Amino acid sequence: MIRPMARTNTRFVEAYNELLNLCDQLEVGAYLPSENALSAQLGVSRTVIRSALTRLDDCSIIALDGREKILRRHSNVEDRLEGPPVLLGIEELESRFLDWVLRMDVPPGTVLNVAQLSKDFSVATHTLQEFFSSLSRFGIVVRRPRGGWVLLGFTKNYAVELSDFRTVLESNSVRHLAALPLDHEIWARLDSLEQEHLDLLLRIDKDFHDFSPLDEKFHAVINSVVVNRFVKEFQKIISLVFHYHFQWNKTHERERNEDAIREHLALIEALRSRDADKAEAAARRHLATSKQTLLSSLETNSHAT
Amino acid sequence: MIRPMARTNTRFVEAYNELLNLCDQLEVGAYLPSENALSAQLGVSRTVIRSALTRLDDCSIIALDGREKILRRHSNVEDRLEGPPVLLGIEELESRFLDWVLRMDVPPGTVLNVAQLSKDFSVATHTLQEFFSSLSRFGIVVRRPRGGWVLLGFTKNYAVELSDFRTVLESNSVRHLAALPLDHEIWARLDSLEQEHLDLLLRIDKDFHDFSPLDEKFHAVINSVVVNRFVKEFQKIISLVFHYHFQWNKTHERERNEDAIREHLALIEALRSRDADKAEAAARRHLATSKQTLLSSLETNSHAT
DNA sequence: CAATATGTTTATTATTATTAAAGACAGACC
DNA sequence: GGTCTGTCTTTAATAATAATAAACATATTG
Repeated sequence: MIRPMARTNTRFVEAYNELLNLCDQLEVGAYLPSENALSAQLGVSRTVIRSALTRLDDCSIIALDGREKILRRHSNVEDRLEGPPVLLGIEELESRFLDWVLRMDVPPGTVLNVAQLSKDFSVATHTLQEFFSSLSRFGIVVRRPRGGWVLLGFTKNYAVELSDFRTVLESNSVRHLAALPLDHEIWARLDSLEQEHLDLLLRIDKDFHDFSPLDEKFHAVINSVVVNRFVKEFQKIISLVFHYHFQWNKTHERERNEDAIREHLALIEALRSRDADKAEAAARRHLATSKQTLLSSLETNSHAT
Repeated sequence: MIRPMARTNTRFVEAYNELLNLCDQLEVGAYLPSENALSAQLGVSRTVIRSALTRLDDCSIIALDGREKILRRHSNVEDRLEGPPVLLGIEELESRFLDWVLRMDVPPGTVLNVAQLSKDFSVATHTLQEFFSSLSRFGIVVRRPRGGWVLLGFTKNYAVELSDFRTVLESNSVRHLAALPLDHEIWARLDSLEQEHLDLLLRIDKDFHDFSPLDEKFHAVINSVVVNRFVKEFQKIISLVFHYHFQWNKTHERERNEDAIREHLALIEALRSRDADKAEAAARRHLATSKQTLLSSLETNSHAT
């Protein structure tokens, strides 16, 4: 008789199985630690421990009487409990959802069916609702007047505005970076990045696919000099959108990547000069190229409006 | 016998009352329009119309038989239905919540009790959850590992990073603005803004309170030249935080506001020169002052860490 | 009697179940 | 053929519920 469970009892199941492990390490007849000790050890509340102990008693694994908890027998395979299917959290959902939108070319204007999607992504419906609510801050989805959600991005306009915004943020990072003292650790990191770029350039004909992760790393390093939670939050979305598209835009991929590498190298060079204007100019050149690539990748996938 | 209602039947109640109005305008014995026509007219689904018609029939207001809907009598006061209490939507919640945090000086680290707060703000619990989820994008709240939410901002660090971010965005706007052609409508708007500033300066001794809305308007106009959804989204938060604090920081308010007006005027002047560097410098000077004011207003309210 | 244990109660959240509403489809009617 | 109604399916908003955490009270032990 399985009753519907409002909240999943994952914590109970895990704690129970963990307690079995603990019991198996003791001799039959031994005393178990106090409830407080157990709850601290397993990192769950005393309530969970007490439920688990009660069940251990019911299954005659321990003899529970007040504060006496005497081990009566070791566990066997059947004593183990099976938990409910694990649902994904909101963090994993983010990349899976954006990946779905971009990979499947879900057109702007699509009505997002929460009931259906929650099954597809194996998350609770309300997790999706909360997720959409947070995505709406980036204008990727909007709430419909009387319930439901509509996918807005990624249109051409969205790409343009995202690119522009990225340019504003990254120009700022570059200017900051150029002003850092020579003994700052960033310079060593740039040296090693430069080497990685040069290495890849030598084997670009066959390894041009390796550029995407390097690009991500490069921009992450540049932006790391600005410690700002808003910049960081946006970087996540920017990174996802750009790299997803670059990954699937196969036209002239080798040339594009080679050009980008040379732009990266030019930017590193400009940064070393520690001339903010020169560095910013180099950054803007590269970001403009990036923007064009993003736009062309949207156009080949045709539904951009 | 009132049964619990999962979803509120506000739409039904409103449609029903609206139908009563409609009936009262007809003569007894007249035919009502088709269900489709009624649903189009009232802007609700046919399902709602049908429920309402059925009830009208039950109350002997109409005689419903297939597509015949004959009016039998006019309505009286008792026929009117009373809807369930109206809950606020997520849009109204935003300013109310931020206002509560800032006005009550809710300290960073406070655990946000969804059950309690949903009563206080008269919204559904899940509305609050979705709202917090969207706020988490701005780092104002964070989700706790196993459920619940914690208020993070507004710490001193938050203020610093928000100010810096604002400076980045607004410097960009200012550079854009300085590059606009002379026949662009923005110049006329700046002229009128300048006049408003000059006017206020004359009566600053008694009307220094009028500066806050003018400040908001000023920055909104400056930023309006950049058409970018991300910039717009942030402007909302920035505007709320800054203006709320300025409103409550009473130390040297007259001097602060007078200084700010002069900085605004200097910025307008610099913009008119259409020299991007000069304009940006003026903007940064003003934003730096603004940042200091925000920080000092946090310090006087003491719990900033 | 102080410290620590368990027993009991309360509060809060995550998730399910339920209802209102929207929309689709098919047959009836003019 | 077009419009109308009857029926059914799908979806999202909300209330109800089980799991958990945490607070409080009482008992036990050294």
